[in-house]
Amino acid sequence: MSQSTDPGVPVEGRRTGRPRSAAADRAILAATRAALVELGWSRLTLGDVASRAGVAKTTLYRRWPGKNELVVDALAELFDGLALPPDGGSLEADIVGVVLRFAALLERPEVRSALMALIAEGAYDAALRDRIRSAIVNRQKRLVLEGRARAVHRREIPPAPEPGPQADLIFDVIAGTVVHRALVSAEPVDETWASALAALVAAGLRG
Amino acid sequence: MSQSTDPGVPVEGRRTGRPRSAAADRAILAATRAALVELGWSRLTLGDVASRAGVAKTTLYRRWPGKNELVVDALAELFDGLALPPDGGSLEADIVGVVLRFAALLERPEVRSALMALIAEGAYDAALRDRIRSAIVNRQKRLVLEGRARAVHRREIPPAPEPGPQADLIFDVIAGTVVHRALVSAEPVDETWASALAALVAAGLRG
Amino acid sequence: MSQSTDPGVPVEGRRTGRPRSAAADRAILAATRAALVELGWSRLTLGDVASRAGVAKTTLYRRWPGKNELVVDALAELFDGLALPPDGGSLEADIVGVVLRFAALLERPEVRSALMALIAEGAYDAALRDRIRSAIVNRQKRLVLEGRARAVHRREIPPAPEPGPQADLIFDVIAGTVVHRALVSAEPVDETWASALAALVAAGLRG
Amino acid sequence: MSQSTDPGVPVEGRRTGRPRSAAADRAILAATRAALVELGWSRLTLGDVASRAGVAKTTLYRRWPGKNELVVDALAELFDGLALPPDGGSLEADIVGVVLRFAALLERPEVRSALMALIAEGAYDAALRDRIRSAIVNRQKRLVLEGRARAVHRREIPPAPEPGPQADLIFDVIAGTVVHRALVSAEPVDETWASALAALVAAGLRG
DNA sequence: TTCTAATCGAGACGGTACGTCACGTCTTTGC
DNA sequence: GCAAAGACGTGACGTACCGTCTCGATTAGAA
Repeated sequence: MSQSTDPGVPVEGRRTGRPRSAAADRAILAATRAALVELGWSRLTLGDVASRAGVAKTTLYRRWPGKNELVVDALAELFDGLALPPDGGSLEADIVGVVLRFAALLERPEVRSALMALIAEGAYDAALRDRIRSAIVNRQKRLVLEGRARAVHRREIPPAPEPGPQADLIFDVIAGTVVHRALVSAEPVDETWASALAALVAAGLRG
Repeated sequence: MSQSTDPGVPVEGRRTGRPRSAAADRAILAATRAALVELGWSRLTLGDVASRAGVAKTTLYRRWPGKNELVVDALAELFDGLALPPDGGSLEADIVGVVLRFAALLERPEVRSALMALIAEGAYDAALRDRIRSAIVNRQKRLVLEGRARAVHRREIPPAPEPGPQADLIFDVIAGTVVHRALVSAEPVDETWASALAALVAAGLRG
Repeated sequence: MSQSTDPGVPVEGRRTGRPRSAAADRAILAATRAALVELGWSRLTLGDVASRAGVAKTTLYRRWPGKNELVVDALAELFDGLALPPDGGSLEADIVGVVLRFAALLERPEVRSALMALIAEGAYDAALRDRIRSAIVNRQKRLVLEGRARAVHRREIPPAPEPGPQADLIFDVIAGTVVHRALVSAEPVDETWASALAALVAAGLRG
Repeated sequence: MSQSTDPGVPVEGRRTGRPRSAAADRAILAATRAALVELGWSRLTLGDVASRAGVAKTTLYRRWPGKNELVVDALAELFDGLALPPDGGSLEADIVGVVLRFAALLERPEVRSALMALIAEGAYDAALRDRIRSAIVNRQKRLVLEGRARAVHRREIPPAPEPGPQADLIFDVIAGTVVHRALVSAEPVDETWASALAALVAAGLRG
């Protein structure tokens, strides 16, 4: 699980006094996701999250520095569940599997509304960018790398030094294209479309 | 042309009364971009934009319903400047040209900070999504179609019914991948990377 | 009738050009009273008055310097109608008559809400105070003086130099008491109450 | 005691949380009076009061619903200081004493500018009228009743059932007349004028 | 009759204050 | 020392009116 307590507060040195409630953490992150679903990123407020979680605002600020970091952790719990689909038997089938899994996550309303907002905030906040990368993005990239390894093992494509620039390109192609389809073009990512994309990517990898 | 007056107010039928100042429009959009560069999306306030533009806040709200729509129009003026590069002699060269031009736009600080935020807002606001599509996105789609037509004319790829699903896919791939590289992965879009992407796309189109 | 065009604009020297519409004056003052009835002083806006009168805001400002002066003139038209009641045959009866007439005016909603507001504004605006005095207050004072003259003529009270301090006192007593009853105590000014007040004032005048 | 916290918020039942600052109450009411003196009623703004008091606008709105109620409480603190003068030895002398004390209050600039405005607002707001009555007006009524009791004790006037309609009338006469003299006629309330009023009222009470 | 100049409606304009909201901090009482 | 509660200073929000201005279109009297 991604660390849900703010790493800025050292666990060391706090020995006496009432310990922090672990239940509060779970309640806060769940309340954050619920509020995202109902309100979307820009209407979400920390006061609202606190009262949904049955927690005082102070408790919330004691654990996270702000809205950005809280939402990163709330989404990270969802991405923790990402796993590579079972081997589809071919490069194309594996790509289709990854694309559909990624799209399913992207189409959850809490993710739709929050993920791009976090990346936007990251444009002016390097620490946030790192937090996003380690908690969310890299978890997806792993799928791409693993799928590629399967294809090499099946001898569909030649082996390549990893992690190398080509793996990054493939990741940008798949993730970027799905995001663009789902959030900008706002059209469904179904099996037909995923197959077309997989064909294009596989051709590129082979050719 | 970017739609800088709020389309909700029909231009037809308003004959009397003091006309809106065209200079104010220009000043407001320029001030918006300047504020984006300095402050980024989340710290940008409409009051600040108004005072930068030497304009009253009410003037601003008379023309745009809010921050989202204002920033769409401010960015749209930048995208209006996009043009297809001269014929590069091959499909790959043309793709590289488009990608580099597009990336140059995406790396301007006002775009970096605002574009993802707009897409995030669009997740819960269909009207905004349409506005983004018509003012910004579709302007680039034209480039893809034209580049494809050149390739067909050069007999590099077979002709296809247009605009069809494949053109849309190519567009999502190129635009999405470049945006993801520039704004999510936050790594440079240089000629090497652009060539790799072009190779992948061209192979997909041919294969 | 109280002058309804702003005296600050000299009538001299304006010979050519389109003359001001007299109908507009009437419509504006009537609209002002109607708005006062509906909204009361503090919610009355000049823009609303203008649109009720079917007139542009400019027309309104061309004739009155502001809300205060406009309302003075609007109320003045009501006070123009004030007349002494027929001779009641005794000092008490005449006082009762004046009190009831004054109270009837004070209880009109447009007057209730606006008269005290104007006096409050007058506390910091000497020109307004004069305008109120000449257009409204003096019209009431005349009734008191005339009633007193009748009583002297009937030999109910001794003659006195006029206008003298006693007349002013009587005026303040009657007007002030009625206003206090109607607007502060917010209780009805009926014939019973008026008779009690008249008895007190008459006793004071005689003794 | 003037009710300086909004009575709509019950003091009962609030045990936890940071308590409201009592110093803020005092600072706000003092700042309100200072702003009234400088600016008068109509130019007084709550933002200005807040910054004079060194307090946030929200603190002000947390305690009072608006300008009207705030000013009532600010004036009420002044009227709290009213006390019956020492026994003057006669009904007339006592009336003169009360009238002069009351007039001295009315001639303070903060009261001059605000009291009539409040009464005007009260014309369309029954709750405000009640607040004015209980916080300001009734405090003076006490003086009238007490002065009357003294006169009865001195056997100057016959005893009467109290509080009865006559006491209310006397109160309306004295308070209304002094207010009208001071704020509408805008002429001084000096000993001469007060004596004349006292004579009239005393004659009315005796006759 | 034509000219001319002030009027008219409409509505945009730069301002100012409004009353509300969310922020992130603080100060209480109670565990 | 943590927790809930809620007041606090701050600053932006979006709205409402203010009083002024710029339009094109009348409208009467003067030339």
